[in-house]
Amino acid sequence: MKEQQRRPTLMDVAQAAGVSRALVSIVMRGVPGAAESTRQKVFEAARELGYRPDSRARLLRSSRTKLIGLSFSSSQPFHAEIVDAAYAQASSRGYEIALSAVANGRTETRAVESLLDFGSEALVMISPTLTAEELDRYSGQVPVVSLLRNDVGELVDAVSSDDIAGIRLGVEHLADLGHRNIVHVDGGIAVSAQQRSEAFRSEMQGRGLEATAIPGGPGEEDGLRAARSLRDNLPTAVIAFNDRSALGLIEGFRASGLQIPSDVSVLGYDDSQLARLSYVQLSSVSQDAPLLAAAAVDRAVDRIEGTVGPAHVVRTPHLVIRKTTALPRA
Amino acid sequence: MKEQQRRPTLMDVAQAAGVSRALVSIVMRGVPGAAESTRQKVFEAARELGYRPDSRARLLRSSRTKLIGLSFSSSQPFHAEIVDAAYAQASSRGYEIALSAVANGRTETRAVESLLDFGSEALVMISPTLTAEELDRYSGQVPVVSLLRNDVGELVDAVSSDDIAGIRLGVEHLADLGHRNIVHVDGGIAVSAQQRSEAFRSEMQGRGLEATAIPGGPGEEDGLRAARSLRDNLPTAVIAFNDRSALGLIEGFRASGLQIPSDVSVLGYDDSQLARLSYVQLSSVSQDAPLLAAAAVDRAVDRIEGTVGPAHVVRTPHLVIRKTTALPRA
DNA sequence: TCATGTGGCTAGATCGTTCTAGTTCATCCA
DNA sequence: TGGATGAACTAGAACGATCTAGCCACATGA
Repeated sequence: MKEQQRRPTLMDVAQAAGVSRALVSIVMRGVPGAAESTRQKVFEAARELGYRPDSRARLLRSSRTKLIGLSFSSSQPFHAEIVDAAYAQASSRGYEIALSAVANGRTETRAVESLLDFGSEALVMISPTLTAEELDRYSGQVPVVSLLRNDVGELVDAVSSDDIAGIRLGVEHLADLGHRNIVHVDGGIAVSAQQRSEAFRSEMQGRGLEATAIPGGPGEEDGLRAARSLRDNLPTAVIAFNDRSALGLIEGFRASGLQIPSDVSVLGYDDSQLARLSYVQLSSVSQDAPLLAAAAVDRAVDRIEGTVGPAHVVRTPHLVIRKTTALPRA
Repeated sequence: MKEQQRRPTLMDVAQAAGVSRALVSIVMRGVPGAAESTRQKVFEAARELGYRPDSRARLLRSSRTKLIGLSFSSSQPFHAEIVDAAYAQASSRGYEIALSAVANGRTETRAVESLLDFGSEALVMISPTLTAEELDRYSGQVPVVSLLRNDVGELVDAVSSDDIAGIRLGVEHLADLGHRNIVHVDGGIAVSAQQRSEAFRSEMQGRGLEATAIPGGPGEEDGLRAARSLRDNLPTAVIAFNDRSALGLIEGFRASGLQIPSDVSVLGYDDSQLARLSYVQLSSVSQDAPLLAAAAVDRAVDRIEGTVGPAHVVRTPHLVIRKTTALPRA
């Protein structure tokens, strides 16, 4: 078993290069204050020893961590795309992302505390489920950005997509195709579910159509159940709470021998990877999650660095029409 | 905008409680050495001030971080289940998990370095793609556990599932049902793909059956493509590299008007959430990922704490028979 | 010639903890 | 009685970085 050697420190590098610790620090941070020749010498010594700065010590002293905490839910594949985008944006602005998952038996509070313990200078939370008050409390410590949810207090940043506009786009699309009997399968207790549900109601009523919403949820099984309950009283189109639910709906309809979209049109929400699969080709409302993620990271960085106060940014979603929506059955 | 107040330190608590810093430290860590009455006093003061220990300082001093670094791939929903299980196991052994994703434009090396920077005392890597040499190099710094891949050096721990046994179970199951014309859709360049492919070949040959493997990959689209290429020369059963590929296969077959399993049996691998969806009901080889994850975390902790050397742990997978495998068509 | 700057470098304090080595004081036992 | 024991507590040095202040040598300008 190879010996676990002690990690080299600034001191070791300094000795090897024959300079002071402080100078090594200057070189490693790339700030002015060292001659080019010694810079090389120090780099050489550091490389040789395999030196890596100890971020704990560094951060303890400088109080800057250049770290943005990101909480996500491990059970939402959709969040993975956001994580990807956040990494990219953070790194382009010179920050690192500290990840923490909300999982089975691991609450959001726990995830956030762990991010704070790592020294995150700001928090980006994907679809946070904490109350507005709790979020406010954290925002007393570091800037907090709520992603994909905007009913949060004034102290908290919010980067979200306009659910009302999204649902309107969906209803509009289906109505334009000629659908009159449209049902919404809601998201149950999921974040944003209520907003979408209400948006649906008001948009339908605004068009003089009957707004029927039935209970659903954020998963495939929820969609499946909803499809079963719709079997006997089939609408011509369904707007799902999200893509996963939409997939369940489609499967449920198929199981009853129905064709999509000739018998029923199905519209998803999120435009996730799932929707784009070539055998799914789900029409969906796109929130442009990667863009939102980048915007959230941007806000976090701006809050950390600048003097800007919190703000609520709302982007308008757009429709991606694929193959699960079409003219209603004759 | 609420003022970002300075975080209270041990010193503040000590002053408030009228004792020394060291004693507060003793109380906060819950170690013996303080009278019950002062313990209460200190707790009270800490609560009042909203004190939270600064983990950076704490860890800097104690050199223990109680942190296990976990690298995963954000594009593999399957990994999410492992993350969940790892969190649970780590926390039950008194450790925290530091997460780092391998994503688009973020290499595994980058992910690992970031984990080391956080001070991880061990690394658990899910299906690592680094070479055995690179893994060895890291294992000079901290214990490294490779999860779901076992062709790594002696210096690195490996917790994996027996691919040969897994494929054998699959072939056995199908052969027992009466299938003779079985095709394997491989995983392309994915980790473990080659092992499974070879296991398939040898198992089929051992039974005097022809071993046909065709190129695939780890995603739905790969399965879909494979299904198309099989259309004209349909086997009675297909063993996919994983569940996602199996799903693609099923969709591809369905698109050609074939029924699963009456026309073709399809067997997945991983027994992921997907497989369990009620409208999928995919028969699959289960690696029992959560169990493996727990085992990996256990090994990491044992390596950190004890004097055990690295070992390769191999578990035998088992078959989960659902509704996509059945007797061959007559 | 002498003050003034400036680039290159260093010593030592500092961040918020934990750890080591005590000190103090009451109790116990021969 | 007096030494040993132990519980409760503390001072001060670490941990590995960054930051502040200042030193030194040399160039510059009046």
